[in-house]
Amino acid sequence: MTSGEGMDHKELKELIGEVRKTFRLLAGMSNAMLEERGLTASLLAILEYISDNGSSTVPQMASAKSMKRQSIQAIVDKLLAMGLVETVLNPTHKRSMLIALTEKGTASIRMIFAEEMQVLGRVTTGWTGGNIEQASQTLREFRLQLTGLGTGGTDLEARP
Amino acid sequence: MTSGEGMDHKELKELIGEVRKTFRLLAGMSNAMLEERGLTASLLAILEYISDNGSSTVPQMASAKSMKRQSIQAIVDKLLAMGLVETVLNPTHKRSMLIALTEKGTASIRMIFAEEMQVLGRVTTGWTGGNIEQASQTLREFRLQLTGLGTGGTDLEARP
DNA sequence: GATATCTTGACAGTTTGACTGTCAATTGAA
DNA sequence: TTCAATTGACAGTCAAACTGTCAAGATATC
Repeated sequence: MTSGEGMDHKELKELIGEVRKTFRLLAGMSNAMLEERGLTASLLAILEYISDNGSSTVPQMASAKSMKRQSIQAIVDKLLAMGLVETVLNPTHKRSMLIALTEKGTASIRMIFAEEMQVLGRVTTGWTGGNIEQASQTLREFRLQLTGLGTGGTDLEARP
Repeated sequence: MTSGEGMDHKELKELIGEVRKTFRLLAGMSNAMLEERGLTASLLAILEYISDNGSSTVPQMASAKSMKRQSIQAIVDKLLAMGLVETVLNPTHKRSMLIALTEKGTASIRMIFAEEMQVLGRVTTGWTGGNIEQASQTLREFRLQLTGLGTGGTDLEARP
């Protein structure tokens, strides 16, 4: 079936297929790793956001991630219960508390990054060739071409 | 690539980031398109599977997609209710019915593919080339390197 | 051919992670 | 000072996966 497919776009469709497969492979591995630590992709996404961008308010993160603040709030509540983040007084806004990493949270995310490094290390040592930079560049260009033609992704998905 | 010591995994991490972003962009666009037609990613995934592999039983598809047959059954039930698939007598098994595309289902998936083609057409005309094949090859190699180091993805995710 | 062991379909319920909607209390700006 | 917008809190919806269970029907083994 699926006859009448444009021959012109064959390469592009294959690239899309590879992106899909790679994403799922990475997501599967990451989820397996996170599960061992009692974390989920969405929890890590927020930890990572704070780690990268510093303490932030819930509405800030919701906006940055194109998600509803209620959804972020639910994630933050879990992280608070786990002791991975804490609320901090916000100097610029009296009602909207900042969410900050605790020491435990910092340690947690550091361990996860370290384990990722290990896996990447195993890949790079066993991999002789591959134009990694070029592939990144191609994907970046591809995204640029697509942007403006439609809406981007919105939710927190499995995090490779 | 330059193997050896200077190689921290920066390039690789960037590639992973690009894969993530690209996947989400594609997923977002696809979901938006599907929504207009009252479909979802998982419904399309099953339609596409049947389109690619021919009429199949629910347990067959569950096995192929590493999902529980109950989950596939739920999706198939929806597709049946929408008139996009129908049950067909299975010559090789008297109890396990085959799920086949109806004419409406075939038309539906064809329309979706056509629309995808349109988008891809807009991309390819506006794009001066880029090493699409090479990027696909790199991703394929990357997946090959990763395979065996962890578990792959299992579920039906948003379909770009 | 009789029996034992999968399969299959059909229900029922749970979980997760996003969503929408609403409300009162603050807050910051006009 | 008044007022619209923001924030936190709470309640409910929804999609898509999951688990568990059962009986009827098929397959395979003897």
